[in-house]
Amino acid sequence: MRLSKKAEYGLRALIYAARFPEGTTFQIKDLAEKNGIPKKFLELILLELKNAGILRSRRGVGGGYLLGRRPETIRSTEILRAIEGPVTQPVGRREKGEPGEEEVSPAVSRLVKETSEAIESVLDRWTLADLAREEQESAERKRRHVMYFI
Amino acid sequence: MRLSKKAEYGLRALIYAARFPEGTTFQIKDLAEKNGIPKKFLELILLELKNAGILRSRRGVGGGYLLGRRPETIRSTEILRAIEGPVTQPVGRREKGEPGEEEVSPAVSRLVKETSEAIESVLDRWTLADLAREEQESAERKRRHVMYFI
DNA sequence: ATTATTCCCTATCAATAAAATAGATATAGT
DNA sequence: ACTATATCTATTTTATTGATAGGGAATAAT
Repeated sequence: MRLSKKAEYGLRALIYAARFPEGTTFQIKDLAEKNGIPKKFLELILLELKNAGILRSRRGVGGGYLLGRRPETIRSTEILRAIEGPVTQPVGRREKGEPGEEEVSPAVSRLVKETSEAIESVLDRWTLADLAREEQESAERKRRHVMYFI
Repeated sequence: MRLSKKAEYGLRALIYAARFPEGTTFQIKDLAEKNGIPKKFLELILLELKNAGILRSRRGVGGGYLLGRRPETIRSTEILRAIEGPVTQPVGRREKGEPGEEEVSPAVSRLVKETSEAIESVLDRWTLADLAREEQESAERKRRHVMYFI
């Protein structure tokens, strides 16, 4: 199990977004450059986040993106779902043809189900506000640590 | 997050293996046919499980595969690792070039770390013996349920 | 009105990984 | 010798991920 680049970029973008005072926008271009994320790729991601209601946007001069809601109300499950679709998937389910569905091992299904629940439980209790705080605190710890050595 | 076909086949194969009395072998061919798994693909999987010490094998007439250890001692983490490599992966880590390693968001790293721990914790407490028991009990429940309708 | 700036949309490409297949070799029992 | 089994290496096929391309459409400033 690993986080896709797309999801990673999306999370980082939102953490970045959370730093701006409510109501003020930021631009894709800056976000992409400052964080080393391919701009065109990032556009797609932000668009999806916007369509999911997590971001809002304004076009034209002085426009840009901003959070659509308070960061306390945005859980990482929701973010990841907006970017990648279902965060977890029951085993056997594979697209289209539902009927019958390849009756698979109940034991394996159960194992996957329990794992999925564990994942969602973690993701559900981390909000964007938590992530942004963690990011900031970690940056501060780093800064203090560096000061010992100068 | 979803289970790869390879991992699913591997788990099902081991659950199948666990049904045989200690010391007796089963053949790839039967396993593949009875469970609807592509035989050649299954060969690769069983070989990896063997190389990981989870299965043993005997070649030639009357040969086949058998469990390499008691199923109580085989955790699903170990199974999945044998089949797919690391079950979880820290974010940012992407193969080769270790030095520097693209310093990524500490908040995202932490989120991924907590999720990974949750996953491994579930996988760690399910042994092959548990899976085999679950499979059997589920089959029994199903049988009883069907009997109501005949 | 014109222009510059920004997001918006659709399509396509490239790289990688997953899934499956193929074919030849080694080993053991009869 | 013959057959049934696993073993090994390579190749093909298909799907997914990651990234790029090129305008289009809305908005604000002039």
